[in-house]
Amino acid sequence: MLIKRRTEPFEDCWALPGGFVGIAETTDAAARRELEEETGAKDLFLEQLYTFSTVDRDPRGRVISVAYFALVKPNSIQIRVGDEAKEVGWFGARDLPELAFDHASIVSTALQRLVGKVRYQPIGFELLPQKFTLSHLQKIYEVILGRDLDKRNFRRAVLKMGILDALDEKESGVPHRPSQLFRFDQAEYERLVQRGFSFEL
Amino acid sequence: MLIKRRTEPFEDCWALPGGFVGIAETTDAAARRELEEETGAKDLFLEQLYTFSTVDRDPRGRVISVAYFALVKPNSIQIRVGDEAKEVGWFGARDLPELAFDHASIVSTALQRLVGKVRYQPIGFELLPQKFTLSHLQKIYEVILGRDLDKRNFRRAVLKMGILDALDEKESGVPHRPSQLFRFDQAEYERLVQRGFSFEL
DNA sequence: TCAAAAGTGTTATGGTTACACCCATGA
DNA sequence: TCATGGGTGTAACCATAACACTTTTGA
Repeated sequence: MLIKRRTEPFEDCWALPGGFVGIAETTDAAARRELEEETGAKDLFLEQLYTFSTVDRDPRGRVISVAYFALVKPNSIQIRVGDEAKEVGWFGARDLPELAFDHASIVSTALQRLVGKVRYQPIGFELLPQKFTLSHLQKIYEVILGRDLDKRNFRRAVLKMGILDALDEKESGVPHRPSQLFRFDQAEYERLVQRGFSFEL
Repeated sequence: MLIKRRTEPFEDCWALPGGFVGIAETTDAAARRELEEETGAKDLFLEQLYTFSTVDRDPRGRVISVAYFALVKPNSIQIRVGDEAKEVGWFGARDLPELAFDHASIVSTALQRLVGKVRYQPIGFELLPQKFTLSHLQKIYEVILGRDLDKRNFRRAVLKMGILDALDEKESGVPHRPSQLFRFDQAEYERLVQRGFSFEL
């Protein structure tokens, strides 16, 4: 999700939402605040990505940025265009317009992190609604990893972990056999991790 | 490796080496510079760890720290006590004295990162001299992972990857059968990664 | 000759991969 | 009735884990 900048430098250029850290707030809090101010998005999964400190990355002077990435469940947020932005829009991470500052390199770092992480941490669920089908989940993995996965093997592998609850509910309104819905069981996942379980796909 | 602080706050307390970023240097450069100034250690493997921004973490005022961790090959550095420190010393990461600021939590983040990383990236070699035995390498893994590994299985696994060169050279001066020496083949590792190989132990 | 670590193969088990057909729904 | 994706089992292969003895050196 990018914003089109309303102010110089890089006016009218697409950029990541962001801004300055307050004297009495953590960078986590600042990231949340800026994201909400500029796009309306709130209550997201947010993780610190990396700190970018190239000396000339901002033409206004020396700026060091602590970058965060957010994962968004579809339909879970209400987007609104904040004061700083002319526009807010979604773009494919592998198909971006030209970005302000060094934001292209921030996005590419984020993508790498996501790819590196998705197989070892249950973050795929942060990109799905609470109730989802195994096909949706598989699709998330296929998009992030950039390759197709075998349906039967994928299902066997995720179900074996025992961190998904099958709900008494199916999809409806689809023009094909309706799919079983599942929920990610966070509490059970944490219990298993305590006992040495490690997520792996 | 810790330094004993010469100045307030936390005078005489053990702390991580560190200091302020120059207006025209990256945080990477600042980390290297401070490390060398305070301890003499240079030319190390250095990786950005995390940025710590709790509001009251420094009694002097608002300070945000971009933490780095270094991996040191034994005998590869010459330690010297810089102007800022009263003393420089090595400590077991799981057996530390009380630390200044929030440095204990920085160390614990670094340990977690190291444990999480060592199985998927060939960083164990950064903790060994250029020439090493497979037993040394195995010991590194056992210490970091906190459990014993099977000698035969470990050897088979690392040799199968094809990123170690057996040298025409053996240990000497040991009171037991001398061991074959190996070298990590960085170039070959990178070649393999290009072709989709992924390190895993 | 002793103590210490080096070095080496095999087997059983379990996990991974590849693969094809019938089912339930809405249009 | 058709198109669409949902759902399921097996067999071959490969990787992992467990395990014990001989070798070489310095003291």
